[in-house]
Amino acid sequence: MSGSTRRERVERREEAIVQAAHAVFSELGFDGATIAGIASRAGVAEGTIYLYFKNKNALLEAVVGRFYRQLTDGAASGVESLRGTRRQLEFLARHHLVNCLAHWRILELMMLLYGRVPEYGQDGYYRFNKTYVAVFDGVVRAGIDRGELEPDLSLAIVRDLFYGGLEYSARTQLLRGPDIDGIDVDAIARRLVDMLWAGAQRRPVAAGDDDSTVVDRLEAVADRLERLKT
Amino acid sequence: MSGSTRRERVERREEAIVQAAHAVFSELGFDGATIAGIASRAGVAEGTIYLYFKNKNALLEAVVGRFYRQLTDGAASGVESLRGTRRQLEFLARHHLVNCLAHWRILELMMLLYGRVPEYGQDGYYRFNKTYVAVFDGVVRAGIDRGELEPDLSLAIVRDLFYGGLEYSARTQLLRGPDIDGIDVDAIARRLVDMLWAGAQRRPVAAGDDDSTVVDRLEAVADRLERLKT
Amino acid sequence: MSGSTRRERVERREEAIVQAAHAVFSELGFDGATIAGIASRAGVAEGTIYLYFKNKNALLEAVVGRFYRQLTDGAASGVESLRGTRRQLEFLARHHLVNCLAHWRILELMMLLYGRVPEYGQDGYYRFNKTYVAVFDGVVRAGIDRGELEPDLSLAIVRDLFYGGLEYSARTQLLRGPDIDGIDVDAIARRLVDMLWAGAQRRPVAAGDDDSTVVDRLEAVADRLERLKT
Amino acid sequence: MSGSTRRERVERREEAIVQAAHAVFSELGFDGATIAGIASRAGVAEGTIYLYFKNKNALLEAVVGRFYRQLTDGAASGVESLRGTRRQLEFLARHHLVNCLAHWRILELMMLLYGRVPEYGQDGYYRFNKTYVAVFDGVVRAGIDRGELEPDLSLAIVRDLFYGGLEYSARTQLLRGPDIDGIDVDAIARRLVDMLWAGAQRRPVAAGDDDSTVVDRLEAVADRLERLKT
DNA sequence: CATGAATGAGAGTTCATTCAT
DNA sequence: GATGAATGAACTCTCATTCAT
Repeated sequence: MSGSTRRERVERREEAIVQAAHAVFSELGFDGATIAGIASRAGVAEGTIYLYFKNKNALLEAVVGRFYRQLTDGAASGVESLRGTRRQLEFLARHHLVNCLAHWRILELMMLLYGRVPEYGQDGYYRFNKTYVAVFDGVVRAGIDRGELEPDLSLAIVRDLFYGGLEYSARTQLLRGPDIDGIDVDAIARRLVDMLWAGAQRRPVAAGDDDSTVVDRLEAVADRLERLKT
Repeated sequence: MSGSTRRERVERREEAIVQAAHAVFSELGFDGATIAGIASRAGVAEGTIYLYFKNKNALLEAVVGRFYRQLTDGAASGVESLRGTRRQLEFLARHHLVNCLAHWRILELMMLLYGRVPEYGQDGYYRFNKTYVAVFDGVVRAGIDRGELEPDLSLAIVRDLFYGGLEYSARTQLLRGPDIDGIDVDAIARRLVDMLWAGAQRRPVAAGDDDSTVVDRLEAVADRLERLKT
Repeated sequence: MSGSTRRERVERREEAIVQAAHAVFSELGFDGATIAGIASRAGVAEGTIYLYFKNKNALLEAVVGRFYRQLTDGAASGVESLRGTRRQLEFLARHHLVNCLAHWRILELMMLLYGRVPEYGQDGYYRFNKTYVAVFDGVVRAGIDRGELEPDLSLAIVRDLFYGGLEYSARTQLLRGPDIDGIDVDAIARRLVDMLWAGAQRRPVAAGDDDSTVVDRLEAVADRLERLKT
Repeated sequence: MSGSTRRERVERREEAIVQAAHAVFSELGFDGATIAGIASRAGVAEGTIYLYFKNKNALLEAVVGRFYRQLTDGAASGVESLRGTRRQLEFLARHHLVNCLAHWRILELMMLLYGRVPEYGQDGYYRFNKTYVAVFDGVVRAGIDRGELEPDLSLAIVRDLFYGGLEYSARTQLLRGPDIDGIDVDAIARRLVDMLWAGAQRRPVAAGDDDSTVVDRLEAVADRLERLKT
């Protein structure tokens, strides 16, 4: 039944190729990967790949695109199924961390795409990344609306800290060793969100809050005076 | 005079090669760079490079090592010249951000090293990164000691958020466009530290505690001012 | 009606393929042309071409054969409709020149055939070229018979000069630029025949001989005019 | 002694490569030739060829250029050593014919160059061909000056007939069979020049010369009348 | 009969590395 | 020490030809 029409066979083959490319790019990077390697992994001849993709760059584009789509879908559907800003953020953190650990090289390839496919660059990256990040943005905005988060929060900064923090953490783990399974993703995600939450949650406006600023200024004055002396 | 001994001539040549390699790797990436290109940029013959470095990978190792050393030196000396946890952190943020923007590709190469030089990996990365990050860790620990930061803060998490947030921000900027000069590094660094500070600072357990901290710090300033007089 | 029998449909398809091949070979040369390109131009699938022709070489053979047949037919029918050696030669010159300019690459392919299809070579070329050139030979022989041309003329040499001169002229024009339409084919053909005529015409052995030829020809014209009357 | 300096070794190697390329291009044509084949014939590695020539096209350019230079030199020095327009022309005819027979494919490649190397085309062909053909032009002009040849001769036409005739003759011979040695180059060259000479030599202006034109016109009238009838 | 997806050999080209000078 | 010419393995991509549908 399924898979017997020509159209379906073609689609399955294309998917097989992209999957193989994903795996090989992940292992060896873009330049390290070879079309021959991808082809043999996909179970097709070298030439066949060029029936589906114009060249190696186009294949990279397809791999990254597909990955981003899956990443975004996973994030969106997870968020939808959960209630509560905090729990949604923790899910997103886990989701991102898991994917970073499993597909680190693919995320790097996205950067490569920028320099390698001129007509890509801004457009391609932006399209994919914006839709992905929009899920996070939505959660944060909802948190602000519900009064859980500071209203004049800089979305850009929280986003940088959130995704950057997760990626840096993933990178450190990966560089430590290749046994991903031993990593306690849940704990990392929870603690990272904890700290971010502490910085981003709505603070009661108290009179004493401004003190630290005053002290900072005084310290700066002291610094300057010290330097004048020497 | 200077540079006339054989030893010095050799060292200058080696430095020229590493510098050239840094520049070319930065522009073209590791696989995009060619030994010929690096040699011509360094003003030496291709073969000469192999007198100083076993192969292309060793050259990469040297470039990354030198970069990390400079990065660490810059961070350490900057921190030393400043007082105040907050201001030290802001300096480190600026420093890291500036270097990310200027040498992004080199930071990527570090990851490459991991997969490309098997005997590198853990060892090399750890050695360099640990010393670099130690500067940050020192500042945070001092902050905790001074009671400015939450004592049971997870250093790993703050570090991930700090460096990860900066790098994610840098990446976004770089993907947006190649004109680095238009980026307001100061503002980004300050706001990022602001938010992190909010999440990491010592939280008032009781109303009175808050005041005592302020008083403590003010007294410290007074001390310093008094010392200036004498 | 026409074209509905199986036999006719097959023939039309074969003709379409050869026509497409002619066009593509003309534009891109033999090695530059692709079966895919020819197939799409002919409006058939790639595989279909192999139902009609054993391989690319056979297709080349067919194209050259068809071209030579058309060339020969055009020459023969043109000569038949004209009277007078000189005017026939001028027609042949124009005819050859026009076809050289329009189908230069195809003429080159004929040479290719020689090296590419071993069993072709002598046989194929000779068959086609002999029948084509036979038209010219006939005209020249008739001219000799009528006493207009030198009796012990070397047919081979005149032929070489005639066709060679035209082709060399065509090549020069083509190399000068691709705008064929601006070339004054008539003028070139006429002047080339003029010069050849000067070298090939019956040379007066004595003063009287010249006159008698003129008289002979005039009488022939008179005869024809008389016949028209009746 | 000779050949021991680096500079000389490089020059000998370049010459060896061009020679090998000439031979292989001659045998197999441009597309039929492979870099591997040329390299092995030249006794160098494939990569070495790319030290001397940017790519296959550049190699073709070098081969054609070198051939044309040799052709021109041979023509010029031969003409210089002979006296008498007729004998000079016969020499040029022999020279061209011999070279056509020995290097036919190379002459064809020149045409290829036109379509293949865009920045070549007119310029390259013209430069080479003009200098080559200038030798012939000089001989003819001298003949006119000496009163041996018709003063209002069209140089372009004589040239087309001369070179075209020789090339057509060569082509016919080559297509007949590959045993070049059996061809009586001298006889062909002499007879071809004979005929051209007859058409181009200065003719005594006689009253009867215009007769043939008159007859032509009468024949044309007869033609038209005949056609009206049918 | 017709299709067009699949094949895989083979091409041009690059470049890290070596080694005679 | 320094050079840079030489190497050749390896890569990407093309395309004539086949064959299951």
